[in-house]
Amino acid sequence: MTVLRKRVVQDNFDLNERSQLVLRSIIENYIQSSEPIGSRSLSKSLGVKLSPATIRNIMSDLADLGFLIQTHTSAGRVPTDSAYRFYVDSLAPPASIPEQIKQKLSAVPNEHGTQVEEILAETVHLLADLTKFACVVSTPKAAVSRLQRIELIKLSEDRILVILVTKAGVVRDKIIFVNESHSQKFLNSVTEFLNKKFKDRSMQEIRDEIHQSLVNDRSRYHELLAHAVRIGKKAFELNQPGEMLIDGQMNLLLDSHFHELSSVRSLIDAFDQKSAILKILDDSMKQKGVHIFIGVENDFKLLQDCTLITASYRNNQNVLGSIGVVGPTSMDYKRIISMVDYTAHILSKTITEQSYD
Amino acid sequence: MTVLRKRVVQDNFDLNERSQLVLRSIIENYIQSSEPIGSRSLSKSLGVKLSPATIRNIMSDLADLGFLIQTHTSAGRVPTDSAYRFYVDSLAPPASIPEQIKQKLSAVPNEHGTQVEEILAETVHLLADLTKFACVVSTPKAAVSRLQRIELIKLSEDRILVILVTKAGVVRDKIIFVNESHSQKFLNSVTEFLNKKFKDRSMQEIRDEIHQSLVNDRSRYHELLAHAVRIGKKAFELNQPGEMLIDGQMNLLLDSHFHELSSVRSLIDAFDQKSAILKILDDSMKQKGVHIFIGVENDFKLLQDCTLITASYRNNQNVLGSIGVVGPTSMDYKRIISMVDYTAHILSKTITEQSYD
DNA sequence: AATTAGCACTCATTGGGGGGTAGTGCTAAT
DNA sequence: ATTAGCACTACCCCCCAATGAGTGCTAATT
Repeated sequence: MTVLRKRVVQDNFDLNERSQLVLRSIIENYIQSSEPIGSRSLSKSLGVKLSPATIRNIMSDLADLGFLIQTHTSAGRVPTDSAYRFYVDSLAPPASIPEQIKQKLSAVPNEHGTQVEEILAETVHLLADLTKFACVVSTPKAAVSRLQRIELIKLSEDRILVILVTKAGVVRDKIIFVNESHSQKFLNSVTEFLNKKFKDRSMQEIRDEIHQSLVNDRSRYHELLAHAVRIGKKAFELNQPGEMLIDGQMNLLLDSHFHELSSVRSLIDAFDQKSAILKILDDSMKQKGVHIFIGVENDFKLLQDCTLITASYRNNQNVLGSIGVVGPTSMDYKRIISMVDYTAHILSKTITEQSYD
Repeated sequence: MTVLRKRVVQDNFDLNERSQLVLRSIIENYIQSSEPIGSRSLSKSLGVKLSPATIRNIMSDLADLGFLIQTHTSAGRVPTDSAYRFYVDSLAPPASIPEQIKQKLSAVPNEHGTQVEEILAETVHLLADLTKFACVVSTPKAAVSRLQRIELIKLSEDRILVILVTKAGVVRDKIIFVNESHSQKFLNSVTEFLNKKFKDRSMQEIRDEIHQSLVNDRSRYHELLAHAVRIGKKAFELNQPGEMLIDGQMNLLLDSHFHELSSVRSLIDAFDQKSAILKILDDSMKQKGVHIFIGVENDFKLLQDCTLITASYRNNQNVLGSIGVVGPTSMDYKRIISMVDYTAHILSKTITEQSYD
């Protein structure tokens, strides 16, 4: 499992073993309790024997380094975003997923013939349920997916049903409208032509090539091919901007960190702007592994009180999309990271089984 | 616009003009302010000149009739579910929808070729946005929809892609697995057979007939037809239990009526049980017009703090599904009712344009 | 007979004050 | 280097009293 660091922690500090222990302990306690951690209570819960006073000194240093803040003068300390970052990068022990959870995640429908969208919906629902946070997943990008099969079906004089089957097993249908009526027989020959010419090519390539054909080779094609290319152009036009499924938004409301109405409101707004989240998911597809965006590390302002953890899923050939979890910055990182990672793997496996590659 | 009354109000009471005025005024004030209405403030806001004392007497009577309750002894009065029912049945003036809203609702995508699911998604999103409540819509029931076209496409040795196009313009695709490999040519003749035999028939009929064929006529069919029937059986098997789209759940959180965590939680649970809501939508498809379920009138316990308003949408031939709004019992009934009604009409119109009937 | 004014009463809400508590920082002793 | 001790801080909780919006009832008024 590769965990990318989005933002490198400043290097000009020196945390000895003990400070690290204290920091880790504060973070883990805080993740559990959601309440500021004081020196006294920490002294008790800490394995090592250290007096509250000593811990206070250490805490003071950690505060100076920007890892802890106080909500007010006489309150305990709370980890900052940098603290979580350091924790994730250096302190968090790798988590193993309980067998029970693994089983549940593996129970994603994988009978033969399950549609990709269904698999995604089930997966994101399951992950939301297990993490108790909000989960998102982007559907396979049409542009990168490669053609397995195209089919043209005459529905009426001016309507043609286009079926696109991609290598990843995604079936897309849309209806195109044409000016002149074509016989099904003619459409069959167009189908054959398009399949022969474009099978295994990516949608983007296909579109580009058709575009070129229309621009350059207008004269070279005879009548039938001209029709075919024109229909093909419409058929391969990308009408879907890319989609995203969300599940478990409501889970966040039950989380103790989002009890203030203001933060809930910004979350609501965040999920309304699907395109912004989709962009993050798309970006994180570009690099392998688990991506973690903690609080202010999110470029998307409305998510700056949250942590977003994503991982891409793929089939044999291509990275297809990303799945992610949105939760409070004080989430149980090791648990959630490993779950996102594991889910992405299972999802990749399931989808690969559906693929034609 | 037909507005059905789910539960008839008791008839053994006698509300004179003035009592009705007071009740209506209380309800409308409460809908606006979400705060208990007292006799003094009502006396001021009421058009007619009545002293607080008089109003108190009237209020007391209304309370006896079960139309008003107090949250505590010295608080103002709040309308009961029965009051809303009476209001909806007798007091609410018919509302006209502002031209602006009409325009927005009419802006639902209706370009040629838009898929039904997309139309539904856009519509429910728009309605949620305009009402500021949660909205649901059920997708066209597969069982009632009638076949326009079926197509079988060989994807691999054991996979056949089945495309079903219904009269309502809904395209469903699924992949079926077969034991023996069939040539595309063979599939084409099966396609032709199935289309000829079953076009314009409802899915339910088709399934029944195929079932009969398998049971009774086994011997009569020659080899090809036997295959065709077997493939047809799989193709027409209903794998989708019926679906529902939800939008704007989060709107409810911002509503002043759901500020207590407990009621939010029950709403969350309610929306998790899609099947229960879907059942209500399905039931209300059976009768024309707008259906209103106020508070306890909902059989579904988790919705008993809410009002659900539904209306069915249809194409020329069939009632296809229902669209609904879930909000607090103290919603602006005349506004919401007319919006749901109008939306259902627009939706019907849009979908009819996509249909083949 | 219907309406209203007056009055006693109720009860949620608000704001202030005090004790308790969990925390800090600093200093001096170990 | 660690710890004990101590002064200090600020939240939280509880109590209390004042406030105010509301009611129900009764007697006076129209």
